[in-house]
Amino acid sequence: MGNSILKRCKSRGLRMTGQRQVIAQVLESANDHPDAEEIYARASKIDAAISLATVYRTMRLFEDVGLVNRLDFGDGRARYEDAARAHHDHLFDMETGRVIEFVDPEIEQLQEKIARKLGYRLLGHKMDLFAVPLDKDEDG
Amino acid sequence: MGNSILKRCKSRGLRMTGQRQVIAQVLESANDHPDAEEIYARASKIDAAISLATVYRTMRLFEDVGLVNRLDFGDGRARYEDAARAHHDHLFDMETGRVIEFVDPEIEQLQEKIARKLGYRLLGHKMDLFAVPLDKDEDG
DNA sequence: GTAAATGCAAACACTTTGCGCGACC
DNA sequence: GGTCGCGCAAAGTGTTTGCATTTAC
Repeated sequence: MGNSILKRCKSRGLRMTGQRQVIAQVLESANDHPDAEEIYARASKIDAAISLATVYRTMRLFEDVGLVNRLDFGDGRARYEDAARAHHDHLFDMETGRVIEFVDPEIEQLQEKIARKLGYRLLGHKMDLFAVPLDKDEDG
Repeated sequence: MGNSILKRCKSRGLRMTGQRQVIAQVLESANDHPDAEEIYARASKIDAAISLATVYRTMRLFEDVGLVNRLDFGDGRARYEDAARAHHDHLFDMETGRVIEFVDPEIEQLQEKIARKLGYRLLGHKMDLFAVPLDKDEDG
């Protein structure tokens, strides 16, 4: 792998402790959006001596240096994802509960424009669409 | 305005206690997005005997019956707004915590288009922008 | 060597809840 | 008058932090 979290850490001068390596590994091999407890559980399987406090401290560190994104789905706990993953928004299928990830450059541009018009510099955004599948007779 | 929170409560068969009336009044006269503590502070000015626990319980009740929307800007506390207010999106000022409401027809159209392209009919959406004032960090 | 990271447990901020009293219909 | 809501304080949950010890560089 060309640009591992490990490498990105070192290039930022972070001290690469065993715990951080383990957590980085957990994040890189995750295809989902684990919360701190889940990261702790997965990390513990690799190094049983790791502590939850270290997970939190490391996640904050990684977030501060832009290695991971913190996600907030409004359920009271933060979830994380490798920041190297492409940005995406979510469409919630209200019939099945399935989540579809998508990116739309036009939306991204418009958001920048809106923020600027209001006198702001856009740092991030969150957009969720709530929808149901089109009927067969409805046109796609 | 014809459709007060009070009326909407009664039409749902909710018991209209003094506290609930006070909280409803606070929410209706709010032009911002207060959190529980702030609602508690404003309600206390009208009825000093109100408790924070009742604010939380009432907000949950109002949310459950669709009278208010709970907003989550990821700063660890929930904010609320009267659900009867016209639809809008939010820009969260990350320096001051202030929330700016806006509507952009282009965004709304694009969202429809995106949903349709993915094979869905759009029912609703939620979009939050996170930004900092332009003149703080850069020049115009 | 030394500054920084860790584990532990206690502290924290926000929110929920058990209980006995008081209010609404 | 019975049920439901209330205030209080204590418990819960997710996250942060002070301190002594250990570790990376």
